[in-house]
Amino acid sequence: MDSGSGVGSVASLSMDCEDMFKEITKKLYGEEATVGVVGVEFPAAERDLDDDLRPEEHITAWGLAALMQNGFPPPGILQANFSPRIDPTAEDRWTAAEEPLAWAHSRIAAYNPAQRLFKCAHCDCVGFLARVAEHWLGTHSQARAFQCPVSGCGFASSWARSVRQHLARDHHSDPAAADQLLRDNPALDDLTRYLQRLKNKVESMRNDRRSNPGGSVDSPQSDAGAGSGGGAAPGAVPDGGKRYVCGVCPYATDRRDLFTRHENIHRDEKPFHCYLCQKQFNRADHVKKHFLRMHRDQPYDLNRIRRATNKPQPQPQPAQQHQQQQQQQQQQQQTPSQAQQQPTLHYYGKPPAEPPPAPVAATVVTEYRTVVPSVVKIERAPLTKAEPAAAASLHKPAAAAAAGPAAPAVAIPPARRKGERRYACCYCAWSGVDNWCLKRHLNTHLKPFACALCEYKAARSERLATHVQKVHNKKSCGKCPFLADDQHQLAAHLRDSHHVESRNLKVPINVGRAPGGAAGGVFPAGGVQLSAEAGAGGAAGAGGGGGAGGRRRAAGAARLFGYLEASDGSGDEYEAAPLEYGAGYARDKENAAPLHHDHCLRY
DNA sequence: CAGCAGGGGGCGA
DNA sequence: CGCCCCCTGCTGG
Repeated sequence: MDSGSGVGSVASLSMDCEDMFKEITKKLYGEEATVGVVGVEFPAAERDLDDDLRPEEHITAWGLAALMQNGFPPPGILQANFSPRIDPTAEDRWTAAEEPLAWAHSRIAAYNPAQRLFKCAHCDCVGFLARVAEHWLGTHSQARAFQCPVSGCGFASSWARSVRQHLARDHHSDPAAADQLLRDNPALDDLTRYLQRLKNKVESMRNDRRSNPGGSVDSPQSDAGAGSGGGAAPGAVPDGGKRYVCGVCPYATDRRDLFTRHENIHRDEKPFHCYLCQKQFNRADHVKKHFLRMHRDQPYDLNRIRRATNKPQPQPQPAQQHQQQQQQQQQQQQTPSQAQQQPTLHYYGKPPAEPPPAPVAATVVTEYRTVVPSVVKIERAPLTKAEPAAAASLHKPAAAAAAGPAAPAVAIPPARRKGERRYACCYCAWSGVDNWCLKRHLNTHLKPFACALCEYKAARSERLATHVQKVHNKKSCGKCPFLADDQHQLAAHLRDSHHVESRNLKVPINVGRAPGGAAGGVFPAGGVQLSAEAGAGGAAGAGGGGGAGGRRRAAGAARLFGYLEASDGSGDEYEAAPLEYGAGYARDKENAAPLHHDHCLRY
């Protein structure tokens, strides 16, 4: 952030804009509404995506559009004298995605890598990603994507700000509650992801062009929208020795196939589906796992899991008609009040339930191991080992009756299969279905989450966080061990240390286990504050065993939290926490109960 | 607290 | 490509 420069000009700009917005606000919301130009809080996405804004850029697309629509000369980045950060070596051209955003029927905006700006596809409004996304959603979308969260209130608007003001004005709501509007809004998130993919693609091609000036590079227009494309990873720069680095998240790998697979998670495509319940997946093996969990009494056919997205369907349906049908189905499932509140946007959330699929025609089997039709791939049963009676007796019958003959082709609670592998606790008679259950159960004995400020120990991190908040009245940072005295201090810490607006974060649930103090807050137990930079690269090094092995398993989607690890007898407690900064590849597996207790049984 | 389902990563065939 | 592992969120007892 270089917000320290140009304070004077910003102030004058702010004054001008403030006057303009007062006028606009009167028109839009009446006298009492207040809309700020400077210091406006933005949704999570924009902070994350472009947190290096110059002061004059702190005007939203909403503001820009409003100014223009009300006849005010647009300040800042829309003015002719606005000087964007131009990289003279880059091509100064606008590139749009090849494919429009499906539900929006629009390409939303084009991206210029030289200026690092987006230009609205409909009105030439220029700005940063999140601002253009917000602008498009509010100005060019018919979707009233932002709804009043108050139960029974049907207010909705294309503008989050409008709903926020409505909350404050009509419900006297806490502004913090309104933050939820911009956070986790599916429409805005989708737009953001779409534009981010475009940006990544264009930047990637630009890098390719630079690194291979003579080489032939596909036209950005040709595949910018598709996400994965030929060539290297977004950025294509080594990151910690990894050849492929994701431009959207911290993921990096040396294997191209893994990277390609990873790229898919940043798209919305789900090319596979369960042919019985129609649930969609982005990976074939996930379909299989789902199938063997949910429809284990039905034969699994690998050849039927790929969705025919682009091919003609047996009963082709115009997309629009299909959408209308989906909408109708959704509305039928809603209560009248819900239907009233529902905005016109109807593309998000879980897909509406498909009608129950017809039972598999060919064969109905009661034991999937026993029938092997020629074209149907039958899965082997899980590894069969002796099931101890003691462990089995601990569990409920688990709807064993559900394993009855000719189970319908819908999701049913799977019966526990005889001979399934069990994971037994060494401290009690408990046994669980998988290693993770065992690991989690062991935490109930070991209580590995210890408070840094007292002797309290908890089996779960969120309970420790609750304890810290209630007993010690501290709020813990989700990105480092910092403990703040109050919300404001936490917000200041997040802003200063992590360049993140606190409103972008969910309430952190961790208590950092490493140490040090800063900014009036608390870093428990004396030591050094882990810097964001240190965390970014040093996740593996901390834990005693993790560093030596060098194998860091960046697991899960959102492991943001490090915590104090109590003694489990392994002897490596009080090491620095393996914290990572950023989008959540933080906690490693050593943080909880050790996976392999010699005296715990796995059979 | 535990079961369950879904999702993501590593790895080997 | 498929298997295994790990993790998270949800849900129910």
